[in-house]
Amino acid sequence: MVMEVFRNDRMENRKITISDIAEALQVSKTTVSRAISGKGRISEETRKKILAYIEEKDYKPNVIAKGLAQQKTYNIALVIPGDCNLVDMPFFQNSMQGICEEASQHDYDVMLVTTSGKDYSNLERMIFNHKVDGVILSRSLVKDEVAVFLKEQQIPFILMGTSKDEDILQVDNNHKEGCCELVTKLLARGYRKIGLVGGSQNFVVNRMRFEGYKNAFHNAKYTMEEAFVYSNCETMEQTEQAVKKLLRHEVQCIVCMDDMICALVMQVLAKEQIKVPEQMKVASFYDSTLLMNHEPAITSLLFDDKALGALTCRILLDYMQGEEVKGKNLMGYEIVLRESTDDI
Amino acid sequence: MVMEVFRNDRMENRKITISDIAEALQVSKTTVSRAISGKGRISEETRKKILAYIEEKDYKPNVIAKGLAQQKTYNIALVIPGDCNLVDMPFFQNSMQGICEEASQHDYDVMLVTTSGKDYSNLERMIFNHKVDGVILSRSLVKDEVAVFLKEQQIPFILMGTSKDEDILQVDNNHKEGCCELVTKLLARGYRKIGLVGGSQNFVVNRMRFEGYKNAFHNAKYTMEEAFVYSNCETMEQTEQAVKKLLRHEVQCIVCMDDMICALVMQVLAKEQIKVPEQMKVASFYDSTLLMNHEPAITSLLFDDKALGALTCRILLDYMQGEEVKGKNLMGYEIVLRESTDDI
DNA sequence: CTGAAAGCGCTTACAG
DNA sequence: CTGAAAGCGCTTACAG
Repeated sequence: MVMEVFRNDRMENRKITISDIAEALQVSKTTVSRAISGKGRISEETRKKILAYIEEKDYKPNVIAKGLAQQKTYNIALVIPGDCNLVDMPFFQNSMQGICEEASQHDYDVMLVTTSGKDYSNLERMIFNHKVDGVILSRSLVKDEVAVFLKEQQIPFILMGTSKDEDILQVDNNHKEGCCELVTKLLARGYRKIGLVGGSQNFVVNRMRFEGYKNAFHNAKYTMEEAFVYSNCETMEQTEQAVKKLLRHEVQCIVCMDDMICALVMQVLAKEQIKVPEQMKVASFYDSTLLMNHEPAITSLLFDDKALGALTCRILLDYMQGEEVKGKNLMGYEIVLRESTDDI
Repeated sequence: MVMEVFRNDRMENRKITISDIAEALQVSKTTVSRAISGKGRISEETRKKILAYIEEKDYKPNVIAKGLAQQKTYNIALVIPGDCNLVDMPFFQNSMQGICEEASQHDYDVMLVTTSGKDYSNLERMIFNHKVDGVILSRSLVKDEVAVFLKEQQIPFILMGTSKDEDILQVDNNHKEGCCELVTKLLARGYRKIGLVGGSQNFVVNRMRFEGYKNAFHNAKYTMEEAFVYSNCETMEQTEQAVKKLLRHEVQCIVCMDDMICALVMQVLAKEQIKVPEQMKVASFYDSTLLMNHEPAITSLLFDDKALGALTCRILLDYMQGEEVKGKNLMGYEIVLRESTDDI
């Protein structure tokens, strides 16, 4: 048996350059450059001639060289935590696409950086190597150290998420308001005993969600029952405990901070033989593919993560250009009522 | 209320260059360059002097400029389908990390490209713009068009996945063998009626898994029952139909092609009041976080996706250097027996 | 409106 | 062992 082996014999597929064009057309490189960039005076005639030639030869400028001359890289870094969990993944996937597409449209490219734990050495390397003009930090990466480092380096950066640090440019889904409105709707339906099951308050996003929950009660002038709130459910056991306690409290509805938790809650309810929505209403604060095929369908909040990514990218780019941008930006949401909260 | 506004006043935080070093040390740029790269003759003394100065001033070479001079970019592209589904996400996340870390170690960086559907224009742009030296295609992106394009462009690329095209450099988890071994183990326990529930055969990875299943029967000299194989389950309904039919056939065990499907299968079984493992054994061909918290724990195949990413990256890099590399590379796996296949 | 020249920050024959 | 010079592919004052 022959072992198939590959070797790369790079046959100098030489690319055409600005000099080639200049020579072919008997003009200077300067002129060619001007025709391409549109900057500086140039006669309509020569401009057309050059552009036509470029079109014909399918010439593409070398962005790297352009960048070097302009002291830019036309790259931004996207920092993603290597240790994020499953719930976050649809979020990352969708926002990533938004970021890439937006960047592309502005002739920028996205460099991927993963961090592991507190170690952001790969980001350091990338910045020290002068490979990016700006950085997008993604949520749950609100570790101050990275932000501090970035400030020190004086490199423009933005957080796709929420931070208390007002110095940090940020854009996020409006979790607080969304959660508030969802709970308000549930209260309006007459449910007063609404349990909340969520993950660690160490994540800013969870804190926002909790705030929304609280505000709903506050706005409606109902008192929120502390005993109905469980915000440390990461494992199956913890969730099971929380749900059982809520059942003892005879809550009418359980609101889950995200889809992962919601899936766990649904498992517990199934085990306990509690029917949704007949005996218990359930809603989630985040709508992802995770619950897509669930039966019954789950009422939840829908965010447009792709648009979030695109906006984040655009704001960073604007900022890098020296434009004025708002420090704190929030994106809308949609409340999707489904079977799990139906009145029977 | 004041609207917080940001503006980027880039205060020329000028970086130190090779010329600065040369001037400070009264040597030529050439010499500095040699001290850094280690190429070319240079006296131990001057080398040390330069390196010490570099250390002291914390100088980092501009990789972009270096690349321009060497006709390289020190970047590789990672192509990720914008429309991949949930099952694939742990895979992407983990392999991404492996790729980034490996690249980093070789002073390369990873540019992120998303495709949407058949549209790979962002990849085109990146390549035309001369921004990468090589490309990693990720599985489910086996669309021939992209590979054809890449071949045309004569740019080195590798597929993290499996393709029938023998011209394509590829590395993948050994799904076929893993699945075969898992099923063989089940057969050895005496289960003869083993159902298979899986996704579309349009995905190469699913085809590999099916092959493994077939081989297990073949090796054991049992005949495989066509009626026990359902390979078009994407939705809840399809899965439900498949499971019900398998129940009618009185299979003893259900093997699922991936975790998403397995989760659906478990839901159906729960609904039908079938207890696992008492009344039915269940196993999955892919072990991801999706099933992490499931009760009972599910027997499955464990792959090291991070290592897969790292290997893929390394092979591509080797290939780009002109080294000989194997055309087809397979990674090992581990079979994790859990409660869901326990004998009672 | 156009071009020669210097420059971005590095590398690399070539000569000494 | 070391350096002057040309070059990577572009941009951009400056001069005309």
